[in-house]
Amino acid sequence: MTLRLFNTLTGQLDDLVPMDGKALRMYACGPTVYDYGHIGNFRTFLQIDVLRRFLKLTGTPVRHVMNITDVDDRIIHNAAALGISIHEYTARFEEAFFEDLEALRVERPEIIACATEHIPRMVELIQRLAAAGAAYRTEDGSWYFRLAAFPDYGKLSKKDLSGMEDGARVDLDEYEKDSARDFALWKAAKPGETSWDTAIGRGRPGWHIECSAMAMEYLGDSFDLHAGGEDLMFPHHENEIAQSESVTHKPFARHWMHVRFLLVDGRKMSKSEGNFFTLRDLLIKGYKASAIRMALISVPYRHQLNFTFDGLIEATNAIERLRTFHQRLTQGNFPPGASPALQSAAETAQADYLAALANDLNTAEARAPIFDLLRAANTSIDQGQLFAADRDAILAVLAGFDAVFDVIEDHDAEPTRRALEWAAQSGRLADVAPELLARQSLTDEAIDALVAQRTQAKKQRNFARADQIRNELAEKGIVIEDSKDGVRWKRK
RNA sequence: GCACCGGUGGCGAAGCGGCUAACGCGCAGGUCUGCAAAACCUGUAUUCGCGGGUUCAAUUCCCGCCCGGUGCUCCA
Repeated sequence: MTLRLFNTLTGQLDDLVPMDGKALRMYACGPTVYDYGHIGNFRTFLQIDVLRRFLKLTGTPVRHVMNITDVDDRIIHNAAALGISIHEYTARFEEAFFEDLEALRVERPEIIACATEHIPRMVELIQRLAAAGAAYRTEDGSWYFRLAAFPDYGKLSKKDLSGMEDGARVDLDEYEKDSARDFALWKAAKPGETSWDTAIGRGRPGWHIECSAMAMEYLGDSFDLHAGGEDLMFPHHENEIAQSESVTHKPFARHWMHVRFLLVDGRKMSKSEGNFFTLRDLLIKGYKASAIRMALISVPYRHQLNFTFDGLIEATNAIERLRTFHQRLTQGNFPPGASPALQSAAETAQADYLAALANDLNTAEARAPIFDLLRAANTSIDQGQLFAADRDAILAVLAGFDAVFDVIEDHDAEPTRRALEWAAQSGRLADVAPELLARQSLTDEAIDALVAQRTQAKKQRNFARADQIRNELAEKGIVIEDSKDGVRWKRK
C-alpha cells in the first residue's frame, strides 16, 4: 500500500516511498522549548504521528528526526529574566513537552536533536556556504545568507520575490545586510547573551541553520520527507532549502508536508484572544488525553480544524463506543466457527480503512469503515450470530485502527493524574474542574465495594437501595452497566 | 491590497461528474431491562452558500457574487 501524500513542492499528490528502497527518512520541525506546548503545536505533531504510524503499519520502516530548538531570542530573554541559564530554562519545558507527547500517545521519533548540541555542524555549514559565495559576514560579526546566490528561492512557497526586493520595509537593526531579505545564519554575540566561541566568531546560530545542519547530519544531503506546520513553509523551510542546496547542489527534501493551523472557536488561537490552550489546560478541565488525540486527528491534516469543547465531547463519546465494543469482543464468549458475512465485512473494513489513509491520510474517511464494522458486529452479537473466528478477524481490524489512531486501549488515567499533580505544583488547582476531582475521589476498590453492595441489594429485589447506590456513583461520574456477563463500571 | 483555502443535515465531517449524499456526535420513537446503562432497529439534508454557464448528467467542472478563515512578519 503506497501512501499518496500531498507534496507542497510539486503541488500535487505524490507517492511517498523511501528513495533508498529501505527506510523512509523524514525530518520534522520540533518545538522551540520556551513554554508549554499548546494544542496547535500538538495538532501538527499528532498528524505527523499519524503519518509515521501509517508507514510503519503498511511495512515501511521510518527514520524520523525531530529537532528541539533550545536557543533563540525568546529563550534567551526569558532565561535572563529569571536569572537562570538557558539550559536550566529549556530543560523543564523540554521535559514537559515529552510528557505531553506521551500523554497524547505520540510516538517518539528515532532521533531527537537539540540545536545547542550541534553548533559545530552549523558552523561548518556556514563555512561551506561562505566558501560557495552564499554567505557573508557583516561588520558586527553576524553572518547572513545571500539570497541572490540562490535563484530557486521561493520554489516551495511559490513566492515570486522579484517584485518585493529590498522593499520599503527595511529593518533598522539589519542595515548592514546586502539585501533586506537576506536572513541570519549566525548572530554575533551581544554582551551578556549566551554565545559560542567558534571559527566564524563568537555568537549563536540563526534559527534556520539548525534544521539544515541536523537534517543533513542524520539523514544525508537528500532525504524523503520534511514536515512541519504550515507557518514554517515560509520563510523557515524556504530558507532551509536555500542553505542546504547552495552547499550540496542536490535536492534537500524530496517531499514536503505541511499541516494546517487549527482554529479555536473559529479564530486563530492566540494568547491575546483568550482562546489559547495548552494540553495541560484541557486535561485539568477533565477532558481525556485520548479525546484530545482523537479530536485533533479526525480532521485531515490539510484542512483547517476548528477546535471546540463540543468537538472534544464528541470525540469522547465516539471513543467510548469503540471501547465498549472492544470490551464486548474480548470479554464475551463466542462459539467456534465463522460467519461468512462478518468475515467479508471485516475484510472490507480493513481494505477501506487502509485505502482512506493511503489517500493523503484521510483520517475522517478512515473512521467510517471501522464504525460500519462495529455496527454490523454488534448486530450479530445481539442475534447470537458472531463466532470466535469473527471475533478474531474483527479484533485484527481494530488493532490496525489503533495502530494509527491509538485511542481504543485506555491509557487515560496516567496523563490526567500527572496533570493534576502538575496543577498542584504550579498553583493551578483553582483551574481544575470540580467534576474531575469528584471523579478522582473514589478508589477502584471503593467503587467495587459499592457495586457489590448494589448487586446484593438487587438480588434481594431492594431496587430502591440499588438505585440509590447507582445515583451516588453517577454523581461522581461513575457509570454502571448491567449485562449478562456481570456488572461493569467506568469513569466518565 | 495581493495570494491561498473553505461554505454539505441540529453540530462535526467525507464524497468532487452519474449508485438510496459516508461516518461520528446529538435528538425522537421502538426492542431489551425491575428501572437504567450498553447494544440494536427506525426516523432525522428530495439536497450540498447564492446566481449564471458547460454537459445527456454538477454538491462535484467554469465564471461572477456573498460569507468565513488563513498567509504575505516571530509562530505548529
